[in-house]
Amino acid sequence: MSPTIRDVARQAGVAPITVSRVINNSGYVSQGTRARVEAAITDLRYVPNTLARSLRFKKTRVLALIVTDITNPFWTTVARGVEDLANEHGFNVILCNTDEDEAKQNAYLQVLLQKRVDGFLLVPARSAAEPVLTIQAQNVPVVVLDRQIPGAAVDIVRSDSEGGAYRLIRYLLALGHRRIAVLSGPQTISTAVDRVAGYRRALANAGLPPSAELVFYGAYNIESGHQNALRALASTPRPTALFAANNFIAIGALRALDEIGLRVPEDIALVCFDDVPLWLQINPFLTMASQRAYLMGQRATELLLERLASHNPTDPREIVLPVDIVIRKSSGSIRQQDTLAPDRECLPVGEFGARTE
Amino acid sequence: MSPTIRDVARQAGVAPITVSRVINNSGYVSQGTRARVEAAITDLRYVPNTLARSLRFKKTRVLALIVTDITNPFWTTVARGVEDLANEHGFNVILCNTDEDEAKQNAYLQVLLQKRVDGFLLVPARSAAEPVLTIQAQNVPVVVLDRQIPGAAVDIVRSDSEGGAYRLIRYLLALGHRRIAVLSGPQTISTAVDRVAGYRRALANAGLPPSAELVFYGAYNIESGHQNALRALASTPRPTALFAANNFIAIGALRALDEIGLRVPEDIALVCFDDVPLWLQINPFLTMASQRAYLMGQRATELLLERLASHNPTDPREIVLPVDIVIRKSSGSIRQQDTLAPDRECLPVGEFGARTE
DNA sequence: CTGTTAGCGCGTTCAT
DNA sequence: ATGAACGCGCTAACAG
Repeated sequence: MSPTIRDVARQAGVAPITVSRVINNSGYVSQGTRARVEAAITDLRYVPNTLARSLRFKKTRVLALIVTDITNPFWTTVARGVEDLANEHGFNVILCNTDEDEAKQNAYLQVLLQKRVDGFLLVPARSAAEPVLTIQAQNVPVVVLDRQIPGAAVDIVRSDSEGGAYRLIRYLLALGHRRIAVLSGPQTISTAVDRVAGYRRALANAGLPPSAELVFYGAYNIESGHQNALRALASTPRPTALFAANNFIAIGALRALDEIGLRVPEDIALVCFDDVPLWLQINPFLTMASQRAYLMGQRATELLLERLASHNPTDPREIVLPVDIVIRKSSGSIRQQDTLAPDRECLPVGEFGARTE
Repeated sequence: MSPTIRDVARQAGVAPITVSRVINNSGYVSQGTRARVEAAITDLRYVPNTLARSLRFKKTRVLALIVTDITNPFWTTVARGVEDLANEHGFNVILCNTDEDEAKQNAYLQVLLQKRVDGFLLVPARSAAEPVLTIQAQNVPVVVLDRQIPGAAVDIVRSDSEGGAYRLIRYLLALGHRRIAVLSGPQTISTAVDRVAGYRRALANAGLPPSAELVFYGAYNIESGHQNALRALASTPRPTALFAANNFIAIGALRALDEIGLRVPEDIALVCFDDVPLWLQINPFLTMASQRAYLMGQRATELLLERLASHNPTDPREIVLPVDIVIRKSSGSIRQQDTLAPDRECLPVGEFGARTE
């Protein structure tokens, strides 16, 4: 069907290997033959067959990026970080979406292994070791993003979820809040657990009893945020602040608040984890622990490319990215709500390693 | 490195072809040998090599989907429609993002042709024929999404941009608006031109002079929406309504309005084209011409799969998807703004083929 | 039911 | 400076 290197060779009156040399700029080719070959190539609209190349080289120069939710701009931003760096190094990236569904994830894993991708960048659907082991069993390098994997020796790049949550909650406490509800993600995912841990540490540090804890686990999506927000708001006394464990949960919470008729921050404070897309940063502007999504993609790709380059195995590395506390309107200020203890002083922003916008 | 079909054969004491038959369930294999082969497969952790298969078959069972902005949920929704249907039929999808950049687009085209994908689903960076011709020159089926391509014989699936814009503007006119600004996309893209055309037709039908037209071309992104909104609002007398030609432009416009201190819909009306993600549907709820993104992906994939199945070429087809007018808060109601002519009657919603939410 | 042969398109190795 | 032969991993076509 489509012309092969042989067709080009015939047309140019040379051997196939000569065409190969022209294409790859390898070995010596005289000016004359080179010109004839190039003419034949454009003439026949020849397009080299990567499949055959990869089969020979046992290298595809393709990386697989498996994320859990492609509609979440956090992940598309990560994807850009991955793709930009990978492209610079001559790699293509295949982006796959699992919807946090392990079956889907494992299906993709098989397909991609069969395609002989050179390496994996994986956001595991659950914080479990199997998918990583599956990949490693094929001697294919893999880097895990965002989530901790107990019991797997693997490179990992993630954000400081615990610390980010801790600082966010400490800020709320400084504003005087005493009833803060967490709308968290799935307990099977380390980030959800870590963010709750940070919340707990902040509460404990403030000398609050465990009874003050209001934790609602769920999923990292809008529906869950909506539902858990309603649940949290039904508890008495009503929380004076909500902590959404990711951006979609925050959006669901906003909707719930809108339904109930509670204004942010006048009636209740709302803070969240994750970067919220530009689009939503309209009204109300959210106070949040912002992750460096693009950087996460970049660093993970760096690690993977290193593994690919040097084949002598080094110890697994873990990169924990800092989280920025960004203070905006949605957290309100002290005394904005009547229910807040009026005796608290408002700590300066710098205390929380935060920037204001 | 990784075991081949030959290694499995050796381990099971059979010929390679027998292993192949077991894997593909083709031909006859006795229960006994099948069991031995399967044992060897799991034993060696054998993973078939798709590269070699594809080389033999001259078929990869991979489709390429090239979109212009992966951060726009409109396109991720389309992508889901594509992927779901493709997967059902045993195809994998490679998702590529061009950022409306022709150079990027052409680079992807080359890479994907080299990878020998079986078909293309293309959202062209510009409404130009070259990329389509490039693909067709290789005898690879291609379906164009969203945009019209003058001078190319190609299947296309798009929305009724002209009609959607027309109905949206007619609704604004019925509310009494007379100064309506369009914040459009690039003139090189048919959807931008079509939406302006619909706007013009609505104005003309209402007997308004061409001088009433306020058209601002730009890009399909937030910055452009922001900038053009500021420009539009600076014209005198100030428009009483803005029509954003896509969702990101609407978001930029919202930001501009927020900066200036204009409220929607109290001070000014805002309507837009494209579906706006769930997330943004918080406040203000936007009145819009909503496209059927998922369906667009599905239908385009259907056309492509048909081409793939039957190789006798049929005439190019064009599918124009209907656009839903969804009326919500952001358009306000008649007389809400003092500047509106108070003598217009408010046409019933049904008149516009609209639904209210 | 199972095996042998041959070739998909390309590039390395070794000649010329 | 150019070419012939071989093999990457897999399977269709044809034996047996």
